[in-house]
Amino acid sequence: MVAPAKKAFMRAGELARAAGVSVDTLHHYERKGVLAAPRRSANGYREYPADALGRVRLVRRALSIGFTLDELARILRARGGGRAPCREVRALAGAKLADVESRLRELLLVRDELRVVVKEWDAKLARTPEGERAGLLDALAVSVELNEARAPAPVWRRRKGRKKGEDEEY
Amino acid sequence: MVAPAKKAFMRAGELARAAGVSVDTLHHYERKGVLAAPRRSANGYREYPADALGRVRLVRRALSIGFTLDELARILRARGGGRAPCREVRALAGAKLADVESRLRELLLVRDELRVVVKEWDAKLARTPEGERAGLLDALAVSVELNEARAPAPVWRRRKGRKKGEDEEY
DNA sequence: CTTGACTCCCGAACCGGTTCGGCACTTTAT
DNA sequence: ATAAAGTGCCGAACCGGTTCGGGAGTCAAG
Repeated sequence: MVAPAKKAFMRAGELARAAGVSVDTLHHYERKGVLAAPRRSANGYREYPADALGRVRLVRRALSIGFTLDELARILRARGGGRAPCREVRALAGAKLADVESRLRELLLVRDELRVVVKEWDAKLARTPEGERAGLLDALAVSVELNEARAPAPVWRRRKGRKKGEDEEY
Repeated sequence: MVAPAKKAFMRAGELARAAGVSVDTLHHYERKGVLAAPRRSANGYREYPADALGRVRLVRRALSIGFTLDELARILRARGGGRAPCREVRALAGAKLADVESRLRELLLVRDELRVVVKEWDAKLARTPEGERAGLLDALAVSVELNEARAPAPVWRRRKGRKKGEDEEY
């Protein structure tokens, strides 16, 4: 019954590829305390145990639902310490959910407003001679009158041009 | 017919209060080129013309629907220069809308997943003795198996604790 | 031996609107 | 006269996950 032990450990690049993450990110996770520092081979290379992949995926997953690396570190540390932080985790997740729903409401409002604005603009452009000013921005200024000065800070993360990472498709 | 001219100009704090913005922000807008530098009184204080309020509101509005200060500066500069950037503005708004809708879809997915997770967790907690570990995180790790390693970077702007600004209510 | 691919390390840059620090001056109130 | 607001200026900090720079060591293939 000798276990197959396909591959007892993996190196940084290997794990990174498997998890769909950069090596830099792995190091970062380790520094942040969400990924245990693996043993090192004689040359100093990291040798990740097989379950590290699961951990990285867990982290990615948690990040994607709104957890912070620091929060995660706190949780995982508590878990490692024998404590059962489940109730805390549940509360945290609840807060995250509320947060997401709040953001969602805001974003819906923005979308609706943006749609209206675009529609109005198109109508306006349709009856504006070529190269003439249609005063789109001014229309924006008008609509603000109606909505009063709410909208203190939009600030949902903006993404501009990526360098190499080909993260299109979605 | 002497125009009432309620108040031909306002100072920084005044305008800031009226627009629901900090004085710092006004300065910032000026530096960024989305708010014209007003004339100065003898002591060097800014004296904003009455229409500055409209401009600030316009900026806030544009920000809230996803425009960037830099984009806005570019547009307003063009407009001031006599050009009619309306077509560009329209295109930009279209891109913003697409962006918002994309973000919206992502966020909806996150919300749904988060809801499921929370629900599962509650069920799990219900049948787990007090203070015992329920393995919530592990459940998270499992569900990632199903979803495969998508979710490269969550990164919708996170907001933590505000200092003075009381922007709750919404 | 020389490429080229991996690896290590760690701090700095990035994004972008806002806030803060710190110091000097002016105006208004007490 | 003196304290309390208001204003000016401007660079740095903030948030947070990721990437980048860049110098050095390691290892297998040609």
